[in-house]
Amino acid sequence: MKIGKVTSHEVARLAGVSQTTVSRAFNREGSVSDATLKRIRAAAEKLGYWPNELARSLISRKSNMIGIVMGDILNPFYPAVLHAFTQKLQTIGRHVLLFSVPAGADVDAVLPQMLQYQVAGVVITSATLSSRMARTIARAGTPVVLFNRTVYGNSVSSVCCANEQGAQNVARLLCEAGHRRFGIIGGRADTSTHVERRRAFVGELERHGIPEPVEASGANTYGGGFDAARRMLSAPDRPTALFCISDIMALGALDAARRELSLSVPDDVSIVGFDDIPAAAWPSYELTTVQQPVDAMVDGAIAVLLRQIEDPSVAPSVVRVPGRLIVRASARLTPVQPGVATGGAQDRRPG
Amino acid sequence: MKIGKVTSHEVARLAGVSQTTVSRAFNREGSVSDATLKRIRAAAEKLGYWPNELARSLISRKSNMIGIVMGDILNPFYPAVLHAFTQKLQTIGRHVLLFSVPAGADVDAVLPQMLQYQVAGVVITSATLSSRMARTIARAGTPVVLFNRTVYGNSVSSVCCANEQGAQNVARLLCEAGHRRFGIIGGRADTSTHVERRRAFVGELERHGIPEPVEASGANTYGGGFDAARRMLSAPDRPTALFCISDIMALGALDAARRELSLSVPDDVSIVGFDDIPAAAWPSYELTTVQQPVDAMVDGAIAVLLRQIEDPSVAPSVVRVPGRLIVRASARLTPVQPGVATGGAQDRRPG
DNA sequence: CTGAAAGCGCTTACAG
DNA sequence: CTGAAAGCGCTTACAG
Repeated sequence: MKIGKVTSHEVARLAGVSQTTVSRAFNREGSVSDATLKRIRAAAEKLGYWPNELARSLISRKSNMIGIVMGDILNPFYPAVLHAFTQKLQTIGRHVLLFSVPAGADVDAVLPQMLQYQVAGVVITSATLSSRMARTIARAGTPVVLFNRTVYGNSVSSVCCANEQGAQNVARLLCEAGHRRFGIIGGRADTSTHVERRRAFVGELERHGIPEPVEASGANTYGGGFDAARRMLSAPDRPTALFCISDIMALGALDAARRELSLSVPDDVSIVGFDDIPAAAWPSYELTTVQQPVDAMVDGAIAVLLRQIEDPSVAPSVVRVPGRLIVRASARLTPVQPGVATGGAQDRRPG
Repeated sequence: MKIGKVTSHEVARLAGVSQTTVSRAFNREGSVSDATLKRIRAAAEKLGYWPNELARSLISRKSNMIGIVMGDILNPFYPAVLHAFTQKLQTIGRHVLLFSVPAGADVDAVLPQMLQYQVAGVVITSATLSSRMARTIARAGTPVVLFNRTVYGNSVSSVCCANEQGAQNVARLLCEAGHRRFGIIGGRADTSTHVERRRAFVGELERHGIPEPVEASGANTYGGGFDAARRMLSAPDRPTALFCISDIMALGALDAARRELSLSVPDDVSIVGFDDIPAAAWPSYELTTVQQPVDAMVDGAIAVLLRQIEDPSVAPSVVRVPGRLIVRASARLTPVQPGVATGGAQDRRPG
């Protein structure tokens, strides 16, 4: 048993061929005779040889690594995203170099590090893109695709859910169900998801002649949603419908309403989220939400990235994948029937 | 503005020094005069130069990449783990090459790929280690640390929570509270976490002279816990206490008990988990659980790995970090007072 | 403090 | 089908 790395030279010696031929055997098998190929394979197997990917990348001037910048892996929406990227990229022979943005820092800090590794392309999730960073990227000539984010002017490729359509749809259904007092719970105001979902929701409310909604922003976390909802729902003329920019905030809002303020959801307040994270489907929540089609979005992002890696001169593409409303039990989406009791809390609660 | 990669030669030309000196400026600044250093920095800045990490790794025969194999990023315990690894490794100038094990495959499939990238070390979470893989690793001479997993014989380094101690503690407290009929809900029987937690729990029950617990296994998921609990709690002589091998299963079990079977937790059944994932603290669950100290475990794993990278001849270390019982509301841990009503369901539920 | 030269482990024209 | 040679972009003795 050999300790340490084996090189193609050692395989060549054992197989009685040149190092060049060994290299060929691992790249275009067709150009090597069957007999030689067999000898090389045997030698490689015996020595435990695998081509050094670093050397391969260096000489061919292209690596198989894709850099992924994760903004917020702690938001339960992202594990599925990362999982999909990792799996799908692996199956096409690419690999993931993972970066996470340090708290307080922005993507600019990690970008040079990615470029040092000569990644073939970069996926950026959940982060705002400074114009300085956009320039750095352009300068390096490394293809980039934003995931679940867009940037002003569409100068960078991106793949997102159709946020505006999804949020508008929610607003319309809530309006048609007779809701008149609304609240919006958002995250960081400088993220495109926040901006787009909020804008579309507010716009649709206006179209229905509804007074301006109450708004609260905070960390895009369970606690952020919880706190915002508690404040918002403690006010005298509290909203009857809350739209949360993300599911994780919606779950916090829902718990604040039910557990902290003893309100019934959806009889006292309707709560709608965005994402469709696993917990949204749990019977303790049954959250009505707009589902982001993770698989389709990841497929789209990979396709865009590969196209740009193949031909860096292609124009950036901005892809929008429609979301789907998942109706569960956290929102009243039909008009209240006059004369019929609203039913509610106790119906839904066991024992 | 330059498009494409800049090399140290171009920086050297612009700064009027040799390529060797440019290299030195980026490695041991001390050995370059201040004036030269300044010129080189300026030239590098102007050209947008960063050392090619691939070339650097190749020539120095060591990369700064750490391979991480994630078994189950969809289990909410792992995002925090991955986040901690990524952040901490980044701050010491190391980077994460992320692999996920394809469904149905085992770690062996991805290991050669990691080794091809010449990773300095490997972290493996949530997977069983075949003896064949252990050999592959030894052969490559790449340091490996198992995270939250151990392997028979301690031939590979590992960092884990003190599973047995944690599980035994839970069993003892439940026994002392007077529970007599127990259920255990586990995941894959071939994972060390399952084996260790289960064994310690059962062992402590025996010590208290308690009849054998009912057991169920399934996927280590919310649904797995839900289904197992539903079956287990529908039986005639149902357990009064359920120990779940992981929080995600415990949440499923809790919802099955409450939402599906209309049982009160903890008055009808006590449910205890293991991990302390974020959702365990949410007011809809208030899960009593054994907390795995993620930060300490990750720190430990990195320390072990770095030591082995520095000196591959050191013996494997097996580190156990104690877990802490987090008492919340899902388990009755005190004896029932005779003559005092158990109170329960309606007390805990908002109006 | 600085530079010329060798070499990490590969791929890829080029020639046979 | 096969091999000798050049070279990817660096680091590191070695010499001055």
